[in-house]
Amino acid sequence: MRRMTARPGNAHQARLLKLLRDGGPNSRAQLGDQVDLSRSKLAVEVDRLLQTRLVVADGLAASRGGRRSHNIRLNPELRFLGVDIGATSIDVAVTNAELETLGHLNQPMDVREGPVAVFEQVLAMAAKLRSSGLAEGFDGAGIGVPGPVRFPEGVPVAPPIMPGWDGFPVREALSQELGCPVMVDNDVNLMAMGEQHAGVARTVADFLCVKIGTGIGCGIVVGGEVYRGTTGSAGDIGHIQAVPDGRPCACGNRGCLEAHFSGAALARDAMEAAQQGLSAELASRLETGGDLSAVDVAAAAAAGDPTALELIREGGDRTGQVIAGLVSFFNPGLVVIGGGVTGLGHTLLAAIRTQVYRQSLPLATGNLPIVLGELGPAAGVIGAARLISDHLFSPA
Amino acid sequence: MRRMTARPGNAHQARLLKLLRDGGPNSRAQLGDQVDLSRSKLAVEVDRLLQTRLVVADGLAASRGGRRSHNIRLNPELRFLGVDIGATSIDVAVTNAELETLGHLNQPMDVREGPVAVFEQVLAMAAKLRSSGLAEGFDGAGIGVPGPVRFPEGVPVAPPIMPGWDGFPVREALSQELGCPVMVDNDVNLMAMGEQHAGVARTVADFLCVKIGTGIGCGIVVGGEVYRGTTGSAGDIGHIQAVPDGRPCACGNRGCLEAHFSGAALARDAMEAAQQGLSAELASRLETGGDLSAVDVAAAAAAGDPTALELIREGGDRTGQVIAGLVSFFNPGLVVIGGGVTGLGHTLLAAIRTQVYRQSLPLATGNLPIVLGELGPAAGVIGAARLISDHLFSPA
DNA sequence: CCGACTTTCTCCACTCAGAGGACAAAGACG
DNA sequence: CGTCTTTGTCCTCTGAGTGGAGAAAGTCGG
Repeated sequence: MRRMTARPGNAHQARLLKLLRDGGPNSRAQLGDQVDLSRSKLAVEVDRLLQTRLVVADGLAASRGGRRSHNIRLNPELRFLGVDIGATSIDVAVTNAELETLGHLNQPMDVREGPVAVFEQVLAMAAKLRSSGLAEGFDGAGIGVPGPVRFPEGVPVAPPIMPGWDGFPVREALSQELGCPVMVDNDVNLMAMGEQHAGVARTVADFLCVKIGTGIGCGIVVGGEVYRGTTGSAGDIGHIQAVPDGRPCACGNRGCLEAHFSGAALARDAMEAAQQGLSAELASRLETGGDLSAVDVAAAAAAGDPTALELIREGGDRTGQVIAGLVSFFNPGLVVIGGGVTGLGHTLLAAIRTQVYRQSLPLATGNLPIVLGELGPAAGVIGAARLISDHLFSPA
Repeated sequence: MRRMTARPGNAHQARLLKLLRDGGPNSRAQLGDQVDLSRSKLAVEVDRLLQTRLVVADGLAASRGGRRSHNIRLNPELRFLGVDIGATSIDVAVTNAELETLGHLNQPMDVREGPVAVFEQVLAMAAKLRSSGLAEGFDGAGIGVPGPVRFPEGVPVAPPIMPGWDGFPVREALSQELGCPVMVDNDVNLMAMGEQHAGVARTVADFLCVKIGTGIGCGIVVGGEVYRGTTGSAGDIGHIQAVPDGRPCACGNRGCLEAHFSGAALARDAMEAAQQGLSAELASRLETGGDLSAVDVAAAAAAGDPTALELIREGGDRTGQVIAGLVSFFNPGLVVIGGGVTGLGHTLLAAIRTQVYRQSLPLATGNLPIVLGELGPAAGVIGAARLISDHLFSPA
């Protein structure tokens, strides 16, 4: 089902749409206070927006001592689809035009099964959300994939952990299937956009968003805009050398950060520790579950297991050293830590903070918050919705 | 002597000024081809510019088969002053409005003597250039200093190698003395702007410019604009840890890149080698000169001295490792190596390239040139002139 | 219930940026 | 010398945007 959604005709309209998205319903007068246009010009642009499907006027607001104002708001029937494809699971959410999550599904899925299988799954999840009455159709969709993307075309390029996806026309294919505009980006960039839109980074122009999951990546925001680099691989910090002559990494080098600390590395280290009898706690979990994951390490740490705590602390140290270098280089106003491994919580954060504050210069760290993401697994899908909404709310 | 120079009245005029600066004299028709304005509108804006001192029309160009065109050009009498204050020397140059260098002076000076002594020197050098007939007065000046700068105010903040400068109102003081607008920036950023304007980075939007001199810094250009970070310390890579538990650094940590490779570190290592009798070449230079500097190492290396070559190679390895991390993170389209140490030439470059191409992922390095700067010591002063010209050629 | 005051929104006249076409100026060329 | 080409100027028209007058719709005190 294709829905024809208009795009704003000029920069003023785009500005107004974004104000309505981020600030909710507004009167014409309130909008006028924010856009520095005369009331007459504003009225013209609002009227044009009302003629599209994008914006509606419904009802009157309570009086504030004078004539009651009309409520101008984004069409409450608009629906965006946010999709976050991780290495081991898929998140799909439906939002309204104000990017409020109306429904959210999560299913395990190995991204290595390839784009066809994955998108079958994604479409099934989208259909489920739709049939539960949350949406009749979608006006746009944002997709995050765990690897570099040639952004203008929406095509993954040379993704290390999802080889079958190289060159697959994600944007085009999904646009066909869903019958709506689609934008594709790296999952880490979407997490950054999510935290920027609705999380801890709302007021910061330049920040880093480090996502530690199966792999490690970093979203870079410069002047409020995601920076993607020359070939779309900016933020790919998992293969920065953290330990000289360290562990061998899948990329062929030794000592990569990702080889020493990530969901996969942590599970491996925990297995080793359990098998060597270093931790009764981990060993017992190994018996019950058959396999250990980062979640088991988190649980063991929460139970006070010293081996698990040491694993986390060491990983945090490595990560912190790398981040310290990035902080010196980039001088961000905020560092956000997110991804699956955030379950490790304060132990991890403390280790990272210690390294950064110790190694980077005072001018760069003096006023630098290092915090966990606020949105957890929702950051990706909110970021995805934000991506497509930014696109649709820009002049055609 | 104060000269009143007008600023462009709108974005069109600013655009035209920059076209004339970067492209030289042009006819109205040629300008029209580049700015996507109607010829009538263009004529209006050009006329307004002609009414200011900024632009003049002189003479007619040769015919190209029809009516001869008027030459529109920036006023050839405009003069900018470019000042590059290094740790151990000062460069001052005069340029015309097209940023062509008309005269260039260099004098040794220790920046630690403080702002008053340094600016006395700078003003003397400027006066010398002026009295040699190159300029009657200056329409603007750009100043580079070897440390972080609070850019909007033009004030150094917490500069490690020039403690006496903290908070000194460079912009205001020099603006008073010179009687013209002044902009201040980090010397590394100016080098990047110089190479962008007239050097190897002319066509690249996102690149890094690593300057290895007394210290080490890195200019970051994002989308054609210098990125300065939240507190103005972006690019301060000298204190990224290059060697775990390595040499102690002035900053209090150990193993900083700058402690292992920089003009100062190289001189120190060469002294040690000479005193330990590891290199006859270096020892003989020690006798003649009394003290060794990076220049001696470069000369010894050129003469084939294995110890000197090894010092350079090792330093290049360290630097290359750090740059490899930055390349993974930032995914630039170009890396420029500059600064005093570039005298070490191909040995250094080869070591850096080896490390970067080996350690960073193919997607980031596949099409990544790593080259020496093209402008040498002129990069800083050209960048400084570019800085002030960008400022003056923007709408007031 | 009425008049004074507020706030919101609409309408209208005026200004100015900018486009586009006609045309004048000035040269090349056969 | 007439025709063609290129450059530059002039004039008219459109549409964006401003600012002010005033209508619409409310609150509040007497």
